[in-house]
Amino acid sequence: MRIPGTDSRRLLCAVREHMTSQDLKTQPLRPATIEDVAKIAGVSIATVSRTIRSPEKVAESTRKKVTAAIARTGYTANAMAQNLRMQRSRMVMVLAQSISDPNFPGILTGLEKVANGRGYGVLIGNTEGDVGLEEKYLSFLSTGMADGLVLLTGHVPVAGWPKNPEAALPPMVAVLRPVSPEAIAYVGVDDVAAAKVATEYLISLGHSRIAFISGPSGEIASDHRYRGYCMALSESSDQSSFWKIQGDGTSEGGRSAIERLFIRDSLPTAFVCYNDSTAIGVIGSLQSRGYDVPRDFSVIGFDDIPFAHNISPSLTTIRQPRGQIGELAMAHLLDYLPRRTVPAETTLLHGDLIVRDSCSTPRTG
Amino acid sequence: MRIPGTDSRRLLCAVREHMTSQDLKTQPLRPATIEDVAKIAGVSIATVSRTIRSPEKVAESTRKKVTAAIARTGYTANAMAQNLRMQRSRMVMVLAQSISDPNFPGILTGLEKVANGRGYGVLIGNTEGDVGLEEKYLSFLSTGMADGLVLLTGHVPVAGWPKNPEAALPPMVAVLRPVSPEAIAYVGVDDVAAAKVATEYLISLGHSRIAFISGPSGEIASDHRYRGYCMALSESSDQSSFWKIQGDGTSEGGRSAIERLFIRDSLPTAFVCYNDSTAIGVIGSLQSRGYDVPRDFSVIGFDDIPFAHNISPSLTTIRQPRGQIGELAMAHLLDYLPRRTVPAETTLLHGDLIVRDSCSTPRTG
DNA sequence: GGCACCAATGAAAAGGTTTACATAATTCGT
DNA sequence: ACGAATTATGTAAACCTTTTCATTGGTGCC
Repeated sequence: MRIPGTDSRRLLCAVREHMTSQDLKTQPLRPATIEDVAKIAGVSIATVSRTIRSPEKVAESTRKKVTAAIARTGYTANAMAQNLRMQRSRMVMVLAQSISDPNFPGILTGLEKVANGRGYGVLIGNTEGDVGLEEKYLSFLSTGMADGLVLLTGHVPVAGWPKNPEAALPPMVAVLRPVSPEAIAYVGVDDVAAAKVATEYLISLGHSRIAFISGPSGEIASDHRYRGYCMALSESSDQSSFWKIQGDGTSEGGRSAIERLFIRDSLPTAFVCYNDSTAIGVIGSLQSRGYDVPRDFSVIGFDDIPFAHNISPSLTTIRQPRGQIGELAMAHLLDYLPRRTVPAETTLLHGDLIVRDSCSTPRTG
Repeated sequence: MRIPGTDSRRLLCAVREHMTSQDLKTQPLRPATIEDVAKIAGVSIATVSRTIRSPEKVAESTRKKVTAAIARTGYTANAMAQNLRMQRSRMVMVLAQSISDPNFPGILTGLEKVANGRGYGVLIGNTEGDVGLEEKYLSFLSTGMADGLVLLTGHVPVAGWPKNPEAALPPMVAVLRPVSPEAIAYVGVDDVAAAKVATEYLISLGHSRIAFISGPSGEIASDHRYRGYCMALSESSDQSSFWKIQGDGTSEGGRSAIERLFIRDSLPTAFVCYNDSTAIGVIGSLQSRGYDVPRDFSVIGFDDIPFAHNISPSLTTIRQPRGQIGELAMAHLLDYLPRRTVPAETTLLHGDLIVRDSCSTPRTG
């Protein structure tokens, strides 16, 4: 096939430079460059670039020639070259403590959705709490492979922060777990208010001896939820006292919390759990001791993880609007990315109480 | 601070070109380039590059000067420039049908682990079955933003394939769901053998009327598991017939499969389910009909998702070695990435039978 | 002492874009 | 019909590396 008015290169959906029969086999067809397009369209590479990025600046006639040439070569701009030139990567790094966290998929879906909608890619980094890994992932930022950072780790991974001037921080937003110094943006559920609602629900059912089973110590979200629990209790007419049992955020932690509890003689009638995993462990432990939930004990969780409605009894819990959290966080980050710094706004979302079957009036109510 | 023997720039952890007091505030400190390092070390940029990439080629004395300069500037090579020059991105795209698939975190962890170990990043793409999104994500490949592809979608996302010459395919490997034409590499569990083991286990407990609840039609893994089920049944002495009930891979699908089944008069005594989610739905439905699992019916799942041991009865199932699958797949892909094409090997891993509490001898055994 | 060789370094090209600036061509007003 | 203003296009620099090739200076050998 000879194309009049151009050199005699053969074009399929990519361009081969020197057409020997050997090349046909070995050369893995070099992708077309802007120069190939320009040559075929009979214009300069600047015009090709303009045709793509600001078509209004190029004459109708040339525009047609160029688009035709692009179609024929199957040209797609080399992202590396673009990124180098434009000093950005259109890529956001998500640093997660654990990919297996049941909250993760929902959040990621939200993050991804808006990132993708704005032409950004999402790079994930699973740290498992390993600081070395964290630093490794951060190199994606310092090398320019990523423009911004979404933190699901609950702490700022920059060594030596907050000693250093905050100007050195990359654009980032925290999600799911609040970060201790509130100097960086955060999007999450209103833990205090939601835990309060959960506890009030138990009170409204007639419970007065309500225990809180915490998450791992140091987990800020756990403290917030405990605070909500305390507030609800304080505001109730019954003069009931706070009752905090240490858990660790896993179902095992919930189990062992119950084991330890049953050494004592006085028992609560209801449990507010730091999260659903804990609640599931609590329920399992109670059941294996021969108790019925919710007849003997009421249990309420937090998160509404996908399996909360699959256990029996199905779990009453607080729903985290995971998708929305992810979307808002990414939107916030992306909005401010061009400015290279994002304002430290805290956005708290409402967590709905999802009533299922794990709570009822207390037995000896 | 004045540094003798160099120009009088001030260096913190990045370099500022023109030091006016205004710049100090507005300029967001441009990261140091190789040129900055070279100037300070008093060598050419080539030498700096060599010091980093092939230290043995540069003299001890200069090496020390350069490393000192690097330390002082906090220089990190710009990944974009490197990638442009070296024609690769050190980035792998993972195309998933659904991030919320309970198998996803485990696989991703495996993928990530070896990718990260080899200096690669993992870019995730959540398609939700949307072909438009798929194509969008594929642009990461065609623009050179990613070097390779991991498919969790069960089909090749290249439009028009397999009509086109396979040379046009990017380097990729399928995982979790096999891809129909076996022309691309696949790493996964041996569905047939594992389902056979599961079924044989039920047979060994004394069951003879065993039903298979399938996944969505078209799901190759479901067909494979059904085949394993058939094989076990055929080989058993009892002349029992195959019994396939359509599910869709979700717990809802499992539920509705049971609903439909109970219209009939003859019932199986055990169920082999396409996956754990289905099994959980099946168990839930049986329980809400007042039956006891495993006393009245035995149910066996497939996958061993994290919650399989949290439901009651805890689920007997086949474990997918998710981490290992991810690791092997990524290793295979990365091994062949330089060659720009990966051999279409199929690697099948053994799936262990995890015996828990959802199966027992049949009631009227 | 001259020659070949080797080690260490530098100069410059290449990788593929975007875009400021310069230039050429067109239109318009007078 | 001529300069000004406008529009369309091209030239070349810049983005930051890596790497080939050439150059330099030094060493060992005859």
